[in-house]
Amino acid sequence: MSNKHFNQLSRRERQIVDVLYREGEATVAEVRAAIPDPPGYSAVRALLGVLEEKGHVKHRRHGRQYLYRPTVSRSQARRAALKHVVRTFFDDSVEDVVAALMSIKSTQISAEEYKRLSKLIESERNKRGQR
Amino acid sequence: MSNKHFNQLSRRERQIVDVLYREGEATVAEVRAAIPDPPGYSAVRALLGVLEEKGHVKHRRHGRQYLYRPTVSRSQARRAALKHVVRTFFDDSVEDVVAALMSIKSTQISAEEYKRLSKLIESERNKRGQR
DNA sequence: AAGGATATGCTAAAATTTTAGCATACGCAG
DNA sequence: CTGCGTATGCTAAAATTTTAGCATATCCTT
Repeated sequence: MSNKHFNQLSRRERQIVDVLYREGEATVAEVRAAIPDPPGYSAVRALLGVLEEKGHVKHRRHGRQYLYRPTVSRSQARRAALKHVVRTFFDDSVEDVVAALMSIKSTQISAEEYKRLSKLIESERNKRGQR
Repeated sequence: MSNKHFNQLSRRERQIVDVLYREGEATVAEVRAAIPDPPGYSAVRALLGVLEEKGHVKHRRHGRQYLYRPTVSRSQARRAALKHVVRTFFDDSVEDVVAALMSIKSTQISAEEYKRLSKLIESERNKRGQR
């Protein structure tokens, strides 16, 4: 990801790449429907073309449509994105992130999920205990 | 934050705003030192000027220097940023985020911190239990 | 004092991004 | 079949972003 770093993306490029990560892959029309204050169809197409030239996305033909997807895997991109947010806004504090997550998502977390979260922390802690 | 949404920021604008959130506030020279592949001093200055015109940052004089800071509070910005990452890359799954955090930071989390994380989850769960 | 480093005020040009539109093709409904 | 909607191929212009540089001022070191 040396030359595919997300801080290299321009405004529209970033909006588009975000949509592609969220959806997995998308047609021009789908991308257009998902970006804020969208330009015309051909503008979105041209932007996807530019992103492809730069190597950030690639397309495959699906019927008569092109389906675009990011070239960097989602798992890689998410790590990078999360790291960046933790560093920029949370002083690298895991606790602060988790606290913010709880705050943001508090009405949506089920009892089951809390249980799973506890288990996850516990198992990571044990992993560490073994080191 | 209606018109101060981060997906409105251009490439350099975003790089600069990120630095300001990371550092809290900064001079032109500090911003310049912190952004990737920096242009000259006057270019950075001009960008900060543009960001100020757009209302994303403001400055105060500190001796003969200007100190710039973001207009949107860090706590607000971090919530928005985290929400965006969770949605874009983690399908809104808190668990997946926490798992990724653990994975990214595993060698840096102390036993104490694991304890505090557990407590945090537990206390959030109890809060929810009361509802 | 002089010179160099570092700061702002101001302007404009270079570079990049964003946008639209024409031509053509294909699919579908009436 | 026709017409409309939707798709790509291709091009270029409009809009925005990015960059530099001149003039002036201030601070610090020699």
